[in-house]
Amino acid sequence: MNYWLMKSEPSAFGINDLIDMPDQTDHWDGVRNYQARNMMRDDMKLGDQIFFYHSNCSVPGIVGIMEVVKEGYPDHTAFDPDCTYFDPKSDPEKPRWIMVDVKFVKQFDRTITLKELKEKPELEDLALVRRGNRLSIMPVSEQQWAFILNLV
DNA sequence: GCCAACGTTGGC
DNA sequence: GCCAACGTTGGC
Repeated sequence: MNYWLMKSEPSAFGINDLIDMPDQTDHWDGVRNYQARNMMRDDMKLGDQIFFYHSNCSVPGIVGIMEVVKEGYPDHTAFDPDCTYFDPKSDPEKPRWIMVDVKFVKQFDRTITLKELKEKPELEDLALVRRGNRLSIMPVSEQQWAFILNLV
């Protein structure tokens, strides 16, 4: 099993929005970065566990867990001219962008803040806390996963 | 609102 | 293929 962290701005789609979805499941659309896409396309497998991270907000941090319930498939929002995520260069015959479906697993009692994560020597290799990292999807090692869970 | 870091675009 | 310009991310 693999572990991941995915960022979302709570003003656009926060963990409570996922909880409110039918079956507490949604597709993770709108990823327009090749590295992140490749991870969804090639490495995310059914049952993989994902930290839900709130970015670009007053208290950035990890707020809960979700899991992969459908592996990579074409992101249809790229084909819709009325959608913010429209990409005219993504051909429906040869889709450029990929998404996965995720399901809510749990919400933490508190936010594990970015500040806190940055203070832990055990997490210095976590992509999230490395300088200038802007990836919206990143792998988390089994050790990092367990360590972070212990902080809750 | 500011700005550093990064990815993408496009001229050459 | 290089690289400057530009747009975006996201913490602060």
